[in-house]
Amino acid sequence: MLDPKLIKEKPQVIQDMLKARAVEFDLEGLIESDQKRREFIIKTDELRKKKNQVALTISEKKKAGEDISGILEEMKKVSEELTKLELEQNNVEKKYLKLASSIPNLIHESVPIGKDDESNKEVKKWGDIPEFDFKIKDHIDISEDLDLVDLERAAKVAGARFYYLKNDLVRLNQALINFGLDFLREKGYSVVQPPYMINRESMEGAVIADDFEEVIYKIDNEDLYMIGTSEHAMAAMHSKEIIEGKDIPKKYAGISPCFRKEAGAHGRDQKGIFRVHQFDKIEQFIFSKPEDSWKEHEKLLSIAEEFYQKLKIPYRVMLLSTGDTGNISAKTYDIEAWMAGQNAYREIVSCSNCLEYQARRLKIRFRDKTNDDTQYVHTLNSTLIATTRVLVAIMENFQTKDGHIRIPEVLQGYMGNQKEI
RNA sequence: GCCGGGGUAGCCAAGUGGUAAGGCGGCUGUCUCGAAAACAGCUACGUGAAAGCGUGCAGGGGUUCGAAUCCCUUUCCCGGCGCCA
Repeated sequence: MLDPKLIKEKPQVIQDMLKARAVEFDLEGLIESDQKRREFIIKTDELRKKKNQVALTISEKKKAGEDISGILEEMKKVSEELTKLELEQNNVEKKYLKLASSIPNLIHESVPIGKDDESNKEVKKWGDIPEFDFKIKDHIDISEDLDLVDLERAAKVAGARFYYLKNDLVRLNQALINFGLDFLREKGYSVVQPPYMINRESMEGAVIADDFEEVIYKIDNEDLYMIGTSEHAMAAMHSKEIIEGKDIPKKYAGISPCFRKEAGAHGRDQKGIFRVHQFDKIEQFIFSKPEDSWKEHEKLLSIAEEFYQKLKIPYRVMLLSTGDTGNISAKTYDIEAWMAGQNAYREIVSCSNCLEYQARRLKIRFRDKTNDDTQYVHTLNSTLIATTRVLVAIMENFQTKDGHIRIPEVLQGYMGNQKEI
């Protein structure tokens, strides 16, 4: 949600954003309904004022023992009128809110204009693409040959896009998680394991309406939704709170499984564990002061980069174009890791600055002194590890001629100094 | 799951149908070389150029001319009982 004041005071800013994102949006209608809403507020406030005055008169007359039957009639009329007006106002307000909350976030000036990922800009490349003197396999063949993943039985038991992780791959998964948590803890993050299911109000604060149906699983007959990432639960953690300025920035390392419908992804990455309904993820989540959020955004990216440098996985950093940037984000970097089996860079990290967009929906504010005006915080998030995708990168990039997998040096200590799978 | 007690402003806390007590913390002013103390005003959200006005007593609904207060309902916290990895 954007600052409603923008609609009245700087509609051009919204207009520019809509043009950059090439989003269809009825801005005229929004401005109109905003105006109508204000008119109704003034009208109902006036009537309420009258009601309060009459109520006061009744109270005084009653105390004085005077007859109040006439004025009671008047009060009744005012009340009825007010009820009617409030109903109308409610409808206007609802219409306005629906429109207002569906405006996408502002977009940063550095984001390249474009309609899709074709216009994404490569801003950095790190590491040498590995060369092999033998015929390499993709992660599906590797994991099958080494008995590390069972996709067939998972399909039988749960369906497509599920997997049984087995043997040393389970240990590698845990090693990644433990390494990742230690890594972020050393950077000053608090480690948090959030609820894996959250209520609708919280989910709506962090997720844009369209994503709800496409991504989020709902629990039958409960007001509960399974998180698609710990970001959802982390964003809502401080909802309806006023945080003390000295406690900001708050830096959290969220660790949780992620559940995603992957609706609309039919046919893409159909095989293997690259695109699945469930995986583990460590997420960096930051509540920042507005003036620091762009600095924090770059820092988030650099921390994620450092992590993949330690693993020695080659990657490139992409700045997403306006068309590829999510509606709640003002600027997003993706890190794409080299995946030898696919001979391509594939997304493993997404790093976004959401400005005050989520905070406004979730009512997360801060202030430096008790009596200062409250301000909305800025929220930022970045993947550190989406485990299945990193496992794919490790399996494919670190495969050996004799069909094994070299374990990255930094993870060996987390696997009893094992060097190979 | 059952029984009981609770949820009032940044925090604490009074308030049994007639304009939301009080305290703490904070801000501004007076005073002062400066500060402290003392005193006064302000201290949430909306609307408005402003004065002001309105809203706000966990959320939703109802009764009433009028609800923090009475009724219904949802939710969370505390205590007890039950169940339980």
